[in-house]
Parts: sequence; C-alpha cells; structure tokens
Amino acid sequence: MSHVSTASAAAPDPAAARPTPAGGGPDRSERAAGMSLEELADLQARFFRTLGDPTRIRILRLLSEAPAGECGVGELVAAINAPQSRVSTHLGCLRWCGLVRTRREGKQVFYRVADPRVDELLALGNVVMRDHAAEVASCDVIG
Amino acid sequence: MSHVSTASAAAPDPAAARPTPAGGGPDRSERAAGMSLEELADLQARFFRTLGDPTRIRILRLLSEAPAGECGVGELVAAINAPQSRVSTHLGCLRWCGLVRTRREGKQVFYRVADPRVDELLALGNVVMRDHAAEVASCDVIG
DNA sequence: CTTATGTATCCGGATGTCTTGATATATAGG
DNA sequence: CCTATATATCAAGACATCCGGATACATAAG
Repeated sequence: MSHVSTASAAAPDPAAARPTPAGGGPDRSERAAGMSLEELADLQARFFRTLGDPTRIRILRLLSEAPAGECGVGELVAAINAPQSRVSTHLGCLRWCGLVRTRREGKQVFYRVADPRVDELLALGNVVMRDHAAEVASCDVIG
Repeated sequence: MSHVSTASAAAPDPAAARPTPAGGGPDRSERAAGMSLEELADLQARFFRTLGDPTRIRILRLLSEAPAGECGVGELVAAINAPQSRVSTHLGCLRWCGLVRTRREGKQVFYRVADPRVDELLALGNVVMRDHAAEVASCDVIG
C-alpha cells in the first residue's frame, strides 16, 4: 500500500508501533521545527488525506462510537463488510500515522482512537461538510 | 481535472458559483437527510480530500492570512510560485466545493474563505498533525 | 510439531488525481 | 474591431492510491 505518499524516511518497526510521544507526560514542542511553508503544506495535506478515505473514516467512526472505546479487527471487518485485507491495510495506515493505537490480547488485536482531537476533527469536518454536501458531492465536474 | 470524484450530478454554472445557501439567513438542517452510513462516509472522506492537496492548503492559508481576508488570483500565483493553470484549477475546486467565495473587480477576481469553520478545521488539523508529523511523513512505507 | 484462527502483507490491476502547456473566455482600452 | 491582461478550461501523461485474492506471520491449543 502507499496512501499518503511523497515523503521519504525509513520504516520503523510497524508492529511495535511508535513511542506515542504523548501519553500525558512532558515532552514535545520541538517537533517539526525547521520546515518551509511548502513542506508544512505538504504535511498538512498528507495528514488530511489520511482522513480522505471512506474506509478509514468508517473505521474511526466505529472506534469512537464503540462502547469500550475500542474494537477488535474482526468486529470492524464485520461492521464494514469489506475484505479483511482492506480493513487491515487501512488500520495499518491509521496506526502508522499515529491516529489509532493497538492492544493485543491473545490472537486478537484491539484498536482505539489515539487522540481525542481526532474525533473533534471528524466532528467539525462533518458539520462543515454537511453545509456543502451537494457541492462536494459533485466536485469532480470541475475539470 | 477531477479531484474528489465518484459522485454524479450535473454541472451548475461554474462562474456564477453556487447560491451559497448560508449568508446568515435561516435555512438548512434538512440537508443530506436520507444517507446510509456508507454514503455519509464517502462524503466525509471526499470532503477531507478537498483539504488533502498541498496547493489547496497553501491557497487556503494565504487567503485566511491575507490582510483584507482576500487575495487576487495573481497574488496567489506569485506567492505559491506555481503555474497559473494549477492555481486556477485548485481555486476552481475550492470554489466548487463551497470553501471559498469570489468577487470580481474589473479584470481581476478576488477569493476569500467562505466559512470561518474552514479555518478552524485547518488550525485543528495543524495542531494534531504536528504531534504526529514524523509518522505521517513516513506513512507510505506501510505497504 | 501440527492444526486452527486472527491479522498483516504482497501482488497485480483498475482508477483517481495532479501537473503542465496550450488554448479559450472575459474585461478594459485604443 | 484589435490588442493586452487576467482567469479559466482542455488534453495527455505521470503518478498515487485503492482494491481483492493469495499468502505469510503470529498466537493458541492439541
């Protein structure tokens, strides 16, 4: 797969997930220090593209609405009604980008939204989108 | 062009722009009434994809930071340092989707962000993205 | 070790989306 | 009408991203 592309960098251990810098503790702020406006825009765009896939949106929604705040992969696959490989791939993308976190329990893996602001983002996007639904839906006609 | 695709619908007059339903007056809420969760997710994703292009991000940022809250196309082209056709195309996309509005003055056309919540969205996205910059930047390695 | 289940990854193949240069349209002026 | 400037649109090519099926990996149990 390759969503959200164009950048470089090597591949950290995908399974061990990232350090998840936050966690409530002190640390951050020196992040992404020297970046040109252009690079910044690239990253922002890339970030929004992470939210630009229907399957990923559905996953995030399911996770945030889940009773326990988390879901097993199986549940997600069933709820979304899509091939397991697809769900897994998108879960991988979301995890990679730090939007969700995982917990393993035996053979199963549970996912949860990693940052509450992600939900805010989705909610806000939802509201704004609703007021432009018709336009957005027909945007492809432009060109 | 074709950004944010997949939907149908015919092409309204691109120049005359949309009615811009809001405007401060009463009206809305019955929008996008009967939609399956799936269709909803498609639209949300499509909406976020509108924000998923670096050029469009740069345009929106320039517009919201502009002293008068608006910019002429020429200014944008100069600031972004990209071929005029590219800027124009993305402006068209943003206008089509209802995120920006236009005003004509002689030969020039001025653009402004149509909805303050769009700025909120960008700001929020920015903050969240910053905490995951490294991960997001290298996401393409996943697959 | 072998089997069974759950999850992740690889591999084409099909689209979607961005980009650029050329060209069309619009407005102002001579 | 003809010219010049400002924008918008078209056409074709280059990538990026998504998809589904097959397969590899991980964990648990016999």
